[in-house]
Amino acid sequence: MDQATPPADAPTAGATGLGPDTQEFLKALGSPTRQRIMMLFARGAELSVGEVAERTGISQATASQQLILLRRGRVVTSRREGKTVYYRADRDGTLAVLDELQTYLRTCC
Amino acid sequence: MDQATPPADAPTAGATGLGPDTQEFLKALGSPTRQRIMMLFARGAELSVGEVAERTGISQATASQQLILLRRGRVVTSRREGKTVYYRADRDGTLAVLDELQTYLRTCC
DNA sequence: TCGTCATTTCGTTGAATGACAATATGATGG
DNA sequence: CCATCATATTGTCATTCAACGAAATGACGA
Repeated sequence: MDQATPPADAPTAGATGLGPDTQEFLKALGSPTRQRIMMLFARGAELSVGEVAERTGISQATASQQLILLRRGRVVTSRREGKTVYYRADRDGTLAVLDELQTYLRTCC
Repeated sequence: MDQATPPADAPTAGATGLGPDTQEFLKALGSPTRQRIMMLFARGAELSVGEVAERTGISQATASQQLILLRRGRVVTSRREGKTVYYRADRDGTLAVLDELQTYLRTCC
C-alpha cells in the first residue's frame, strides 16, 4: 500500500545517518516477539506463516504481521508455493545491513 | 552488572537467544530520535545533557531520558564532572554488543 | 546554611505498537 | 464456478512509548 508513497529516500532517513533498511532492521530485531520468531529460523529452517504462529503461540494474523515487519528489515525473505508462503532467514540482507550498521557505528565511535 | 541471572526472573531474555544488553541495544538504536542523538557523538565528541537537548531541539528532560536508554544499551557512557554529566559514545560496549549480535545472526542464518 | 545550576524523576497526554477476532484476498482441486 | 485452505488485511482494544512541564535531587560557591 504505502510502497510508492515515499519519494525515494527521505522519510525516516536524513538526519540519522542510517539508511531506511537499517532502521527497519533495528526496529524489527528490537522486539522480543520478533526475536523469538527469528529463533525458529535457525540453521536455514523454512517455515510457513501458520507454523510460525503455532510454534510461537501467537495468532495467525499477528504472525503474518510480524513476519512482514521482519521482511521489511531484510531479516527474512518469503517464497510462495501454492497457497502457503514460506519464510526463512535472509542471509544476504542481514549481512548487508550489518555491514552498514558497523560503518555507522565507526562514525560515532 | 546484571550479567549472571540464570533462573531468577528473565523478563525479556530467555527464549530470544539474545542477552539483555543486546536487546536494549537494538531498542535504543531503533528510535530515529536516538539515532539523531548518536550523530552528535561522532568522532569521540563529549556533550552534556543540556547540549544534547539544545542541539536536537528536544527538552532537557527528554534528552536525559533518551540518553539513559542509550546508556542501558551500552551505546554511550556517562561521566560526572561537578554539576554536569558528560556523555560520549561507548566504543567497547558497542563492539561487545555488536559481536554478540553477529554471533546471534550466525545462528539464525 | 542557603541559593543556584544541571540533571533526574514524576505525572500526564497523544501517538505508535502488539495482539486478537473477523473478514477479505488468492490459489487449488472438484 | 464453487468450496476450501493459507495468507493478508481490517477494525478494535490494551499496552507501551515519546515528549513535555513541573517538582525533586545533587553539587557547588557565597
